[in-house]
Amino acid sequence: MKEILEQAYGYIFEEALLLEIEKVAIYKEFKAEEYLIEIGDYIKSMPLLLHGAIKILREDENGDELLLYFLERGDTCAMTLTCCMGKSKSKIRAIAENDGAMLMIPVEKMEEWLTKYKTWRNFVFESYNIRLNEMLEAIDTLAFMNLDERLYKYLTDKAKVIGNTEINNTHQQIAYDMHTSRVVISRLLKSLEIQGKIKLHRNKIEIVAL
Amino acid sequence: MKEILEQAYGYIFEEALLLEIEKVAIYKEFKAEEYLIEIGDYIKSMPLLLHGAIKILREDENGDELLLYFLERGDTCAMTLTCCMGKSKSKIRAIAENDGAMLMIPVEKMEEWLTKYKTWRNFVFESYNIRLNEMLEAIDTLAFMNLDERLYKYLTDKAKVIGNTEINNTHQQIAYDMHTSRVVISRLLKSLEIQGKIKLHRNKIEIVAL
DNA sequence: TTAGGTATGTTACTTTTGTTACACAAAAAG
DNA sequence: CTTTTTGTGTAACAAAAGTAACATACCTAA
Repeated sequence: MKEILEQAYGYIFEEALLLEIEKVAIYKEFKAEEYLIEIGDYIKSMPLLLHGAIKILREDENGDELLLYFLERGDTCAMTLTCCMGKSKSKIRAIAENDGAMLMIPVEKMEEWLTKYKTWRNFVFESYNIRLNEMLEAIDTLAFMNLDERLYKYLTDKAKVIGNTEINNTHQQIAYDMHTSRVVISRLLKSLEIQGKIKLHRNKIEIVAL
Repeated sequence: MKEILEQAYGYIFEEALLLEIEKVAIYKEFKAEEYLIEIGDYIKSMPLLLHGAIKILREDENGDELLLYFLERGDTCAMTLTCCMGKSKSKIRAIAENDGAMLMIPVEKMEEWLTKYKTWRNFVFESYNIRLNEMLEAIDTLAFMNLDERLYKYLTDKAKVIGNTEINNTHQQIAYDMHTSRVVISRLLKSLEIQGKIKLHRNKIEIVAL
């Protein structure tokens, strides 16, 4: 664990903090598709992502979903920060995009380190900033882009996160993430294929040029 | 100034912190419609809103606007926090919704107080939380609601913020805030009037029941 | 009082997105 | 090797939102 921690966070945290993390953190592995946080959960520990990717979803009263953004190595979830500090329930759902691992930090430590370590404080604020910017990007996408553009962005973003230009998804799964219907996604994917931007296969979409 | 500060923030900050704020803060009044922050601005001080309301807007590359949320008394702008800490440019525009006043805190103090005062730390995190939740709400609105519902929400939100069920706005101004066209807004307003939810006048919209 | 600017109302039409229904092909299960 | 399930393609239609054009009403300033 020491090595992985060093590898993912060594360049941001000072030695003393790394040692403390090592002492109290719980190492947790997860599998693709695993539900990590459900809406309404109380969160008692804060995750530091070591490897793998996690997708963060929002849901409305009718159970309709919308993908907000992805978390990657070195990320933590600002919603978790929010919930830890404010002791409120999670307003989002987190699902593993692929296999991965993370460290769980108890809430008390999180608060304690804020005064004790400048690098931790910076990390926490930096995380908030990144998350706010991701949210702004999500808003831009919704407000200013058409569905076909949003779809292409979805595909390329996903390709970046999983590090592969081949995306193993059904049209239905994409429709859920984007909060639209399967027919619409099929239609737009077909038109992207005609434009030469992607190639369609069963259960697989290939991005021609990233 | 001491009284206004006491009135707006007395119940959250401890005495010592209030004294420090009083010492370093610059009192600034603003008029309705005044541009307080422009996209691309570097922000060197953090505002604490005393009274009045401020609207926060997002803009895309084409200059199209979208209202994100309103700030009220006791609020601060998380974007400012982001920019102060990260020393990056503002990604949003802030315009005074009506006359008001705020205190400007130098960035250095903001950081210093984080370790010194627990109430300040709580306030800063609480601000982040509120802002993240406002952003989530904005996303919900965009993703899950139709334009007519969004419009009605816009009107009622605005009425709450300005504390008046009469909204002095042209259809064109609303169209800018909601990133759509004047014709569409006129159409939907007319249908809200027929439903008996609002009454239309020149330069003024009256909300029948809040 | 009139001319010009501004705000609103309305029609007709287009584009985008959502919905229903069904055909067909690939994969999985028996 | 059949049957069933799952994933994709497509047509036809409906609803929502965007656009262009113009009429009319109100307000203000000459």
